[in-house]
Amino acid sequence: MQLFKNQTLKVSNSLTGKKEVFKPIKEGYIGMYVCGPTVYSNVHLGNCRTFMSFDMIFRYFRHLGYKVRYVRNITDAGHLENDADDGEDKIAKKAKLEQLEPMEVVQRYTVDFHETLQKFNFLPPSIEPTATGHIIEQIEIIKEILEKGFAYERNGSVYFDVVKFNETHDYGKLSGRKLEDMIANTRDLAAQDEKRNPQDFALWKKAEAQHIMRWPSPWGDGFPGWHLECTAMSTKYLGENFDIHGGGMDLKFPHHECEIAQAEASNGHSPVNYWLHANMLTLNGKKMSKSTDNNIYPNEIFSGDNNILSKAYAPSVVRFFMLQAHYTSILDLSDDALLASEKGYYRLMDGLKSLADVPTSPTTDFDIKAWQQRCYDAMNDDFNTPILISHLFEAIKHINLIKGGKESISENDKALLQRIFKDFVFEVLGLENPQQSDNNSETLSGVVQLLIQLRNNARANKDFATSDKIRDELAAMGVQLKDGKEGTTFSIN
RNA sequence: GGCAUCGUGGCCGAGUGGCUAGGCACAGCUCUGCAAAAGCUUGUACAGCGGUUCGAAUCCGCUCGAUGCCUCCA
Repeated sequence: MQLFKNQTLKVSNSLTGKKEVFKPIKEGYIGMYVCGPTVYSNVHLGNCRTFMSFDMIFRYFRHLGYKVRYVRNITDAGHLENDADDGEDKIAKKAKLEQLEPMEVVQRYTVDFHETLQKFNFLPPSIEPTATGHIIEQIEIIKEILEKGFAYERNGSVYFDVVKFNETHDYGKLSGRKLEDMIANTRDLAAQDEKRNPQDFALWKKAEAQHIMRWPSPWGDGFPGWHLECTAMSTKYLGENFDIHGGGMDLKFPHHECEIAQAEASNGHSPVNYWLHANMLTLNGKKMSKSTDNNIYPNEIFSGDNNILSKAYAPSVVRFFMLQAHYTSILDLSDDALLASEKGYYRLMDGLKSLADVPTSPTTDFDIKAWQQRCYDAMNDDFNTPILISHLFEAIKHINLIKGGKESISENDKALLQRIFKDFVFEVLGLENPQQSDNNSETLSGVVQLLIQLRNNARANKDFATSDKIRDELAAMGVQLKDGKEGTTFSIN
């Protein structure tokens, strides 16, 4: 099904600052690269929001019938800690701290990353390359940039010459900065550097004797610079020019700006047609960040073991919460917001569940085709999941009216509605049906049905003490009974 | 200091010139043995000031406030 032929999708392109009609380089195919995590600690919730945004985008492209090659890297070589640390990288630093081999650190946190993403029901990317697996490619790119004259070597390190590059190219076009402004506003710390200009960035860094992670190169033993791995891996798997590059807003400058510069300097091509940036998740109004301790880990939310939230929340609830905001907006995490999302999420799931048992009629009081197109329109407008969700709730309302006998739906339309719901709720939004994940659901369901029968018998005999006992004790166990026109149903929270 | 983004009703959060976003909470009603669930109805909004316009939450200017980037971070 090549749905994309009938749908016009618009995306917010950071490169132009505009919402543009999306047109892939090759019809029917999409190449997408997203900057992945640095695996030197557990993945925090802010990271998850970015990857969730692109998981949703990946899912929608697939739903539209595109063949997508989605590349998301693992940064296992570490970036430079900061200038003051003089070349010690994050992975190596953590390794010393914990008395582990660097690759042991990498392994531990890569596993954590995958486990967490699986709980959130993320689809795996098509390729998940590692920085350390692409040292040769990175060295090749450095050679090309040196040949073109946009880099220089100093004492075993290689730096990108931003000023020279800017003479013939536009350094700052993605982030809206001008090199002159950057130079004028540079806080000149200690002018200790080997760099010609403070704006220059490292392509290759010489490894000091104590540095553990090191590779041989034409410039001596060292390790690759901060921005090079993404250029190497995106070029290798998606080509010199590809459709979409995504990442968190905080990577726009300098990381993505430098990627553009590296690609243009080495092969002359602007690497990416559409730059997509997901916005930050904040906690207490501030950006979540590992370095400032203003963060919460996914497992702390799932277990309720934290000082911020009043209770535990399921991964699906957190996913639903995040998708209720647009991916380009800042979203603030709070207990009130999660509680509201949790209720809404169960309302959506309950409504969806009751659709299966709804009675049918010869006619339908609700234009399902028009509603379906409104759902597509929402997604086509820069993946507007909050609007899509509002449409889903509109349909839930109709379902509840049908259930209550106030509206009707035909057999065919019911099947159609079920299919569309399945498409958007499970396939596109990637939500999970809480009932399906329960292994003992059949047994449990039978037991509850039996209790419902006993309660109804008691009610018929006006033995309300017994009926209320059954209802209240079940409620205390998290099983809620709902008396409707068609009999009593239940849901488990 | 520079660049950028944002400020929507009790809370979260869509919406870029005129038409009900949605969820949660609150109130009333219907239903119910009573509740819950569901449905119906209602309310309080667009930070402030000024401008453009027949008309602005939406465009422009200023003020105030918040956030992000400018140094590793999604």
